[in-house]
Amino acid sequence: MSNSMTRVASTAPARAKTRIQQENEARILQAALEVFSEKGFHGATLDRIAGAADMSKPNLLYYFKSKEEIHIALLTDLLDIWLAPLREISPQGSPATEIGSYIRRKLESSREFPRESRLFANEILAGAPHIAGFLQTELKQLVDEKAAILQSWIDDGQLAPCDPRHLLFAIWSTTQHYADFSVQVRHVLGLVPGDVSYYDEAARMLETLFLGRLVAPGTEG
Amino acid sequence: MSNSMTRVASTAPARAKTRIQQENEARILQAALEVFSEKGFHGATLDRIAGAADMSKPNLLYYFKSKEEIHIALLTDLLDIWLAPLREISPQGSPATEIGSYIRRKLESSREFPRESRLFANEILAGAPHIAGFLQTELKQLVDEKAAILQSWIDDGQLAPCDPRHLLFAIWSTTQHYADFSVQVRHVLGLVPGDVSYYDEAARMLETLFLGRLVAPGTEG
DNA sequence: GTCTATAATACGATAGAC
DNA sequence: GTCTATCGTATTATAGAC
Repeated sequence: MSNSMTRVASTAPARAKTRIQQENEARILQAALEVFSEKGFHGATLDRIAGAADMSKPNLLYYFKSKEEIHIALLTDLLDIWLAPLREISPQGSPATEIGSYIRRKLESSREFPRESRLFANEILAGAPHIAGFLQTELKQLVDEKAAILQSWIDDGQLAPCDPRHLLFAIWSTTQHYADFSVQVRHVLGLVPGDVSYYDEAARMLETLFLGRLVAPGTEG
Repeated sequence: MSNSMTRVASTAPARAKTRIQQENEARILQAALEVFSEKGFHGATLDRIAGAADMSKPNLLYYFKSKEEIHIALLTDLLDIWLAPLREISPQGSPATEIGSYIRRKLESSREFPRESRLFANEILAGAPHIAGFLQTELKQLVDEKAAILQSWIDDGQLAPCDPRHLLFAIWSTTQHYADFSVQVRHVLGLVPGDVSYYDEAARMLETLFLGRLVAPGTEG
């Protein structure tokens, strides 16, 4: 899971990690994801993370030399999960199949990685101090690339005229909403805390919205 | 702006506030909104809020007896702003006009009150510790009421079959996204920090999405 | 009402034994 | 590698003069 090498100086030869190192780092990252995604960066404490990792605080700081370093490691790991569904959009397919499967992948990612989604949302809300570069370069570049595909479908008349990047924003916001605002969703629907049964209905809603037609034609006021 | 009376014990006779009191409380709430919405509850400090309010920290605590009390006062004020657009949905209108104007109101609210939107988002992300009751009662009740209107349009065949509450979720997420994730939106679009010119294009996108048809029929591949 | 000074504590990070 | 003990600082909140 961890592709983060932030602790290793780039010039030093990367010493292979022992099994214990790998296990402990993984345990710390798991615990930190839990706490950071629930409390935010400033609301999380090393004490709590260490407790969740069943480890002493100094021992935790033996593996990561600061709270921020753990946070950055998590964010770094996150970006691949975040980008993966978008990368798969192909110019070969039709708008209906490509957009449809993109929404399904993104919604599935929301269901499978709600903590990662909330960690990401917290970071953006805080002004994206650690991933501003990623947003401006990698993400922007990928969005531009995929937006060009959508634009070609618009030019073909297969897709309604719109700014393709805003279409992506709409897909991101609606799918991530079910992870980031799950508490609100559950309260409004009258569900108990752990219940995520709303995802099936969410999938139907988003398919109607993005691939079908919501308001019947010829019924304007 | 402030309808919060949390400082006044409910049994005590509500003493009228002097002009200075009103002004200072307003100045504190303004400053706190700025800081809380940017840093989150735990990231915000009384020092910074006091500084933004151009006031000493003890003086600030003369008006609000704790950091949490300021936060709750802001959230309380917020809820009216949040609910107002939803309240206006009327069973008299047509789906197209009612949904269309709801989206415009919600998007306008996002543009006009981005800090309030981020404060709300932070609260939900944190598990809604202060407004869980509101979500379960007032909001749920209003949603149920408006969902019934949408459902009647579905029964009439004016609106595509879907769960009306999820339709509301989609409207909330897409409109609030432009306030809550504005940093990401700007980075992806290549805009400078203060620029909110994307709202016009956002409005067009959402109109196409919710009132028009995105994918042309008969192009399934 | 407003201030300076400070109490009380929570927290990130380190020292040093084992 | 892991621990106990602790340092230094940031932060919430209060005391008490003016």
